Amino acid sequence: MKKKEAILKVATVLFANKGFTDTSVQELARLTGVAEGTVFYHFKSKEGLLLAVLEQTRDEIVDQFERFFENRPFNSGLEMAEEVVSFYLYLAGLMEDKFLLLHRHFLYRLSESNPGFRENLESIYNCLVDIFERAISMGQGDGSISGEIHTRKSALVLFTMVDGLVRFKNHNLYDAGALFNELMLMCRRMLQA
Amino acid sequence: MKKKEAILKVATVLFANKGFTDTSVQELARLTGVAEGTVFYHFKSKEGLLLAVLEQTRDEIVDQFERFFENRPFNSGLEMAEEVVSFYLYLAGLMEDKFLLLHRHFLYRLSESNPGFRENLESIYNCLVDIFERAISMGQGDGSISGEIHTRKSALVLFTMVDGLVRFKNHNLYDAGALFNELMLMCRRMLQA
DNA sequence: CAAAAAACCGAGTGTTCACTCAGTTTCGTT
DNA sequence: AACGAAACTGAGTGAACACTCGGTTTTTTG
Repeated sequence: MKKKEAILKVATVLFANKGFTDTSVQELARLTGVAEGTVFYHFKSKEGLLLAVLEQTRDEIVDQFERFFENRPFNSGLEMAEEVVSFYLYLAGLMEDKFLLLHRHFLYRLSESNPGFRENLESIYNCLVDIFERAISMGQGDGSISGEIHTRKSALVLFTMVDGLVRFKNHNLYDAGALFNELMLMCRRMLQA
Repeated sequence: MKKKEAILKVATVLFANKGFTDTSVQELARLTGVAEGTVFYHFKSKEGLLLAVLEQTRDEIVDQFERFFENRPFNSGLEMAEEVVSFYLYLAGLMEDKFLLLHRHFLYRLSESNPGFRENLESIYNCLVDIFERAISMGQGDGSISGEIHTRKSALVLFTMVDGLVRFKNHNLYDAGALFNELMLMCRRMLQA
């Protein structure tokens, strides 16, 4: 089971950085140090391998988020919202390849023909947006976040903003770090009661 | 010159929706109704064709934005900022393929080896962010937008947010239309003095 | 209208690709 | 040690690919 994990690991990097079609199984095998046939012994096809990568990505992201936010004390919903934003950016740096993968179009194209992809992507996004929503909901309860905003929709907008910044960082368009303080300020202004 | 334009048009759709590698010149020629050799008569390579598509996209987007905002009267900078956001979303719907293309990773990968791609992408983003910045700057002058925010950085954050929403729409993750009002509210709250 | 130039054509070429398969090695169990 | 199962191998295969090129048609021009 050692080689299977190694294949998954290298495949994640290659799929995220080169794309699906531009990653050849031959190159993947060479970089992993296994024979080409080994890849097809463990995964039924290249697409099956990508699905396995996505499943592992979902497990890891969902796990990280749930562990970070369960049984955690926050002084207010607004503070929690800020920590969620912060943690999302932190995680996107820590798991750069996996977040890059999630921003690649081929996953969403494959979603249309292979429900496995759709299910995993939905799992991830639901988990993330739910946590944003929980923070806003809590803040509206304790009065730290304005009641004039729509809970779910503003969670989506907030998520969109943070995720957009991650995309710009991944595309080397501009430095996300330099925008961190401004982003936090904007979040606070958006949500504050 | 009729066929050259036809090739560019079809190539835009294919590159945006299928990606660079997954678009074959054979298929492109068939859909355009020309011979494969004709594509290479007009463009020196597949990559050259993509660059031509990007150049046309830049011309069109920059032109649209500049024409929309030159000599236009706004009651306040805040109102202008709202109109910029609105117009960006409108244009992203009108030129769906071109905005989808701009969100595809292969452009940014090619940017690293071919400066032509980098230059065109920078032109587009500079043009867009500049207009956001102009609105904020104006608002800070007339008092409709808070002076506590950093002009350029908040323009980037604002752009990131709107562009992120377009990405979610293009990936069929959730309906951007349903979030429009919430997005505008959030923008106002972010910027308001 | 004739000659030159530009546009267009599609069969041909060499390469790369995902995937198969018949055979070999490694591992777990008794 | 013996044996069956699981893991692994890499040469082989047919399909698809970007691009070329010698030749044909269409357009421009003097």
